[in-house]
Amino acid sequence: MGVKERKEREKLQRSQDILEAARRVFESKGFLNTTLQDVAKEAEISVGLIYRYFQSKEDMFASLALKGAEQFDKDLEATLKKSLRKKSSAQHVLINIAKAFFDFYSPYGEYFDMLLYSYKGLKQVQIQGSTLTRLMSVTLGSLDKLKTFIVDSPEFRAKNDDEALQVVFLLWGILLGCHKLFDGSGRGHLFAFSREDFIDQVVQQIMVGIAKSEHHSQVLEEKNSLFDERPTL
Amino acid sequence: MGVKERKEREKLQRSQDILEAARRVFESKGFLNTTLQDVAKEAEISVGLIYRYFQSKEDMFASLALKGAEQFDKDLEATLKKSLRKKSSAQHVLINIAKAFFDFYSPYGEYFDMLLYSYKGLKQVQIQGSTLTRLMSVTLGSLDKLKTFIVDSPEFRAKNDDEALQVVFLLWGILLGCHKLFDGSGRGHLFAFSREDFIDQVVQQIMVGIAKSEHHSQVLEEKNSLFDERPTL
DNA sequence: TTTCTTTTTGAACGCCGTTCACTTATTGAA
DNA sequence: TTCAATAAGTGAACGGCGTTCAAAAAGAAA
Repeated sequence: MGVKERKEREKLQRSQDILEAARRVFESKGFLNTTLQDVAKEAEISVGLIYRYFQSKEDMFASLALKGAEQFDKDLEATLKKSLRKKSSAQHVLINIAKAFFDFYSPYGEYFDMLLYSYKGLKQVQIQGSTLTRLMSVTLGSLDKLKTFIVDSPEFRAKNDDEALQVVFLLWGILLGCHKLFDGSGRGHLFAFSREDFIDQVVQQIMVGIAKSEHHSQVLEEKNSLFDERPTL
Repeated sequence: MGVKERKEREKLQRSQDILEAARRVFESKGFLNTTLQDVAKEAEISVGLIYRYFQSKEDMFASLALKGAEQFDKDLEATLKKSLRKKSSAQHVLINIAKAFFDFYSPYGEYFDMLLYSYKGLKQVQIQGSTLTRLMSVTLGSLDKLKTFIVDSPEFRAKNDDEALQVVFLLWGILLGCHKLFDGSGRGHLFAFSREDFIDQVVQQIMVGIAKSEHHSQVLEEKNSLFDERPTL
């Protein structure tokens, strides 16, 4: 029964091909400006066939968002592991996480924004339930990793899980907002500072806010160019 | 020539009526789910007439966003004036500003998000240029007021205009992200904390981040329920 | 080859933002 | 009051797009 398995593999491959084609078009034209004709042409198939693999246009970007979230989660885990080995300062780690977040959010942010919308009923989203469930669980997993990091790092004021979770939400919100502000306004052209400087500043200020006071001076002394090189994808 | 003036007033009134109708429908169904038929029915006019007053569906929400921004700017100014009279602590003021921001962003956030999108070319927006220009200038005005507040308050570390502006962007981004996180995930149902607690916590942590160290202990001592009552609109 | 199943197609459908030919109302002058 | 001229208002028609579907093509099993 090798035929059935081969067909299944092919089906998965085709699904991935369509998704990649969609990603390319979405990225160049934006989600709302992209027609399924565009996607079909890019994927070299007919429009109708798309619907054998995805329930709707929105289902496609939900799948993309899931892929993005999984990638970020992997990045996050790698960053945290590395920092544990190298005993980096919490500030150093946060900066690298922020950078990973920006990297991740730039291509996939649109999908996440639209998913946030979907909760508020912006569009009756017809997305495969499992996709949303998995997306949620991956995201919660990332948040949990961050929480553990906060709890385990001696620099932070947060004393317990609850307080750490609050800090995580704070961090997440900050990253979300700062990225939106930075990227939304024409990739920082509104600002005088570069992306790296901006991240650096943000993290430094936040660190003072959430670190124990005995670490404040240390935080304020650490300067720019703390970035680890991260593998380009 | 009283006729011309009356007509102009009527025209403006009709334009406002349509806008209010649109706002009601947008708020209950979301922007993308709202059809112009819906708006027309709510405003008790025909679809075609809408186009005598607005260039497009998107032009309508740009106008709404402008109204929202102007309201926030007024609120901000009132809050700052009041705090000057009462010599409130910077933390106290920031909390009230954050609350005003949340109040403002809840109904109008969708429009702002979509406008941010428009910069990234999500949709070829056809909006009256003047609306966008005014929106931008009102927003920059608010940011400038915040900057002045930062510079004038002795509690902050920021020494000059440039540093203060950076803090303002930080604050703005934080408010943006935290609101999106809080409101986007079902109005905070994801969190254990209430909106007020969340704002309070966020501001407190941020304050530590941007205040001079000699004010840290004071910041950490100030507790919840710092909110001024604000007039309900 | 033949039959059955799966994959693939693209024309057709319905919805919606937008336009336009047309009707109705309003105005100022005769 | 009547009459052109202009403005306000209507809703059917248009074009584009997401989605569906009947039918064709391809592939598997016999």
